[in-house]
Amino acid sequence: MPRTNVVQSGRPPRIRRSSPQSAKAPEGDWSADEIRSLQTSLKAWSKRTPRDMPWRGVGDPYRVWISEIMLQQTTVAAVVPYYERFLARFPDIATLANAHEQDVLSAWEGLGYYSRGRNLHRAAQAVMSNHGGEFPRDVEALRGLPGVGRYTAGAIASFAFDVKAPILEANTQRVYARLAGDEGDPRTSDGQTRLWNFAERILPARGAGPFNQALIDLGALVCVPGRPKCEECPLVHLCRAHRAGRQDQIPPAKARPKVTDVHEAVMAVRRNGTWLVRQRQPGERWAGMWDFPRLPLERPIETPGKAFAGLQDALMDSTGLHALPAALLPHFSHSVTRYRIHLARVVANYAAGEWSQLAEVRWLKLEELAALPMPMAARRLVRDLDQPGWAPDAPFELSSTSGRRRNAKPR
DNA sequence: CTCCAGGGTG
DNA sequence: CACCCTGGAG
Repeated sequence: MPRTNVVQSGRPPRIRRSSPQSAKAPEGDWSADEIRSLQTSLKAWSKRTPRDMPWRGVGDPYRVWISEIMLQQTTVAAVVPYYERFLARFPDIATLANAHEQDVLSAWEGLGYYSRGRNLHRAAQAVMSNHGGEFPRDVEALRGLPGVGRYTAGAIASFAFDVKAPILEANTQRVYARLAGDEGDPRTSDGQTRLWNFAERILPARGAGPFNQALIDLGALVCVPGRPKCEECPLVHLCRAHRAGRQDQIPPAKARPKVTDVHEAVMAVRRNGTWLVRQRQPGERWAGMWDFPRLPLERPIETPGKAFAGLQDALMDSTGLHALPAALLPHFSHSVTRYRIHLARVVANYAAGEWSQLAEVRWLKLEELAALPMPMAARRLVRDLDQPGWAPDAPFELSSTSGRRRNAKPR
């Protein structure tokens, strides 16, 4: 029987003491009956709402692990084709551990957040050397692997081994916050603590794997961001947010991070049908991957004539290479975390000189570039260089992407 | 074009 | 707490 519940007037609980079991936790007012009801209702729902994914229900920790790493910060639709190709190429953990990092990065090309790929490779080697080639079953040992945090460890443990381990990721975070009626910001460390505790409390003794997957599905299909579909929800009768009519406000939307514009020139330097590429160094963005030389730019290129002279000098200064800018490809922009990178894409003809750090530099034909892992912006440039739509001897023809800034054509 | 989604690390 | 990436939708 619920005792007089203190109505919390829309404010998150202020005082969180060290003890996570504090009776004032937002999940504290869930009775054992309600938790059982949650478990059975969710189970029934997941039975009639099956969601197929290639890595579901295989019980193979290697596959679960690969899929979970790929799914970090990446949507299911984007992952599926990568997952299939990756498994074909690295069918088991030993194969992956013995592969070259370059090949792992190639398989990862286009997925983004490439440290995931590098960590995947290192973790495979750790499983081979520290765990006899067998995935550890407990959360703590799993967390010791590079790239495996608390969520991924819980996912592997529960999905592959049915260990009673909670999970907290974007979907379940939303579901927990609404079920618990937690008005706080789930992204703060206090918020995370509360939601992890909630996740732990509602876990069934057996079947944690299917239970966790059902929660993810519920978040993805029903308890969606913005306006959740409470009419379809098997857990409405328990949902604190719904009870208070607060489901549209919980969890609070996150503030948009401000983006910084960055202007760069990518130089496609040509020499006898080959192109200059360099391997990005450890600590750089896209470490280990191959890219065309880039030069910082104060502002977007307005007049190619003037800019070309400056680029020629800058290239000389930073690489010792003498090359003559000859053409502009359509401008290209992409975002990297909080940066929006605007790329002027310059084709230049090699004239003289050698790049100082030879080890990390190669002159390659376009076909040969296919084999190297590259960031998407560089891959796009390779593709565009391959379309002979641009004219190396007609410098100012293709300077603008949208036609908005079509230069007066000298002709 | 802008907006959005999405865990782990040093 | 700053940093890491891309693709799809609108």
